[in-house]
Amino acid sequence: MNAGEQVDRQSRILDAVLELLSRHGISGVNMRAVAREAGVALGLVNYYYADKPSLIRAVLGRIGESDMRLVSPDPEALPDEQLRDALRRVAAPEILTTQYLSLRLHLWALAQADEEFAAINAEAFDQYLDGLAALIGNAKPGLSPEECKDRAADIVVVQNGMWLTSLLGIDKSSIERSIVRTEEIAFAD
Amino acid sequence: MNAGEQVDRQSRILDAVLELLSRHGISGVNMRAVAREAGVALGLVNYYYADKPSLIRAVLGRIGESDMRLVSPDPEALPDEQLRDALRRVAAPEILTTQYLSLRLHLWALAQADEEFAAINAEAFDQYLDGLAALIGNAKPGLSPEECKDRAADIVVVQNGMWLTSLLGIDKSSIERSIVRTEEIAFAD
DNA sequence: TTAACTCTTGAACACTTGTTCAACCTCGGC
DNA sequence: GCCGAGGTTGAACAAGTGTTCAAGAGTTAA
Repeated sequence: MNAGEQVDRQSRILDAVLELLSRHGISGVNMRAVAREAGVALGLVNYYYADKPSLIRAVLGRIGESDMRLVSPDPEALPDEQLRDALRRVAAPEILTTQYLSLRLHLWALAQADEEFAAINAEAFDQYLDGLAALIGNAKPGLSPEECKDRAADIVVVQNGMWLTSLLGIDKSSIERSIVRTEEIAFAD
Repeated sequence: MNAGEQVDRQSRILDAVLELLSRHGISGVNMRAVAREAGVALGLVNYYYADKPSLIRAVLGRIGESDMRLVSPDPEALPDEQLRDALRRVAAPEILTTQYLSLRLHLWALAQADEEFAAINAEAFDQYLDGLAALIGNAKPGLSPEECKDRAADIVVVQNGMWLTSLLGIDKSSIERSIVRTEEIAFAD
């Protein structure tokens, strides 16, 4: 076997799901297509993931982890910079790709259609909100925890709007103005 | 036939699609489920709509019409009030229902997964943007058309965020603050 | 070499899906 | 009555779906 290129197939199967999900939505994610995209036999998908829900669950877990990295503080930076970085990170080029945003959208839709996935999604969202509120608290020590949470919620509204809107193809300048808006909310006196 | 209740079945089929789409996403929209939900035989769906894409196309058309009503001016009101009404309308209780928002989300996802539906969606979006920019132009005659379009785009970012976020179950107060934010953008000097 | 183990394959199964179609209603005009 | 046209039905078909499983390949240890 070409052991160098051939990373472990279990994780390539998850990659394949991500790719298919972002390109064709959940209807495009079927076991055969996943196997084909991962370059693997049909049976292997069911070998690693007992059934389709388990497969989706595993994908959701992987996404949740990468989301939390968006609001994880860089210990080297000052609180002010940590917050500003986090706010800019959600609009970074590697995030604002069609591939990533499309994936986000299909995940939201999936969560809306299925209770179990909705619960997983809601928990990840809460953690993200807490992470953002904590960054605000550090950067503006004078604010009460409630005020931090409120601001985090307001920021998330705009961020979600940015993600969705840039997917719908609005010009970049409105995205840039929206980032400034999130900073105004965060740093307001 | 119970002619009183029994509105024409063609439109009940579209209702059924809307209901299924908002509840279970596009994977939940299959001809048999549509027929069942509409209280109609399987064959009738294909009688009115040649195939599944035609059915979805018809649904998209119906949604586009109702969207335009959101930014259609009330001729009785002053320009100021027309704009304010339109901005409040997108957060009205009948809009911020799970059923409507969920439908929106699944439509976006659908557009993202299918080129033809994406085109239909993009055109409807452009018309909405133009409608909003026109309302802003009437309310603030001093603004250039470009500035109106920019403000409309910024407002739509926040509105999309509100829709998405209220679907994810954030508290109502952040929605209320976001409405105020759209008004600030619109009426800024 | 043998044995035991995990990994990998694709044929086969039962079920769902979109679409077709012959048959059947229903009702207005003759 | 009869006709014809539009509306309505559900069985039937082909293709696609998730899942199972017997068989094989590859690797390690004895």
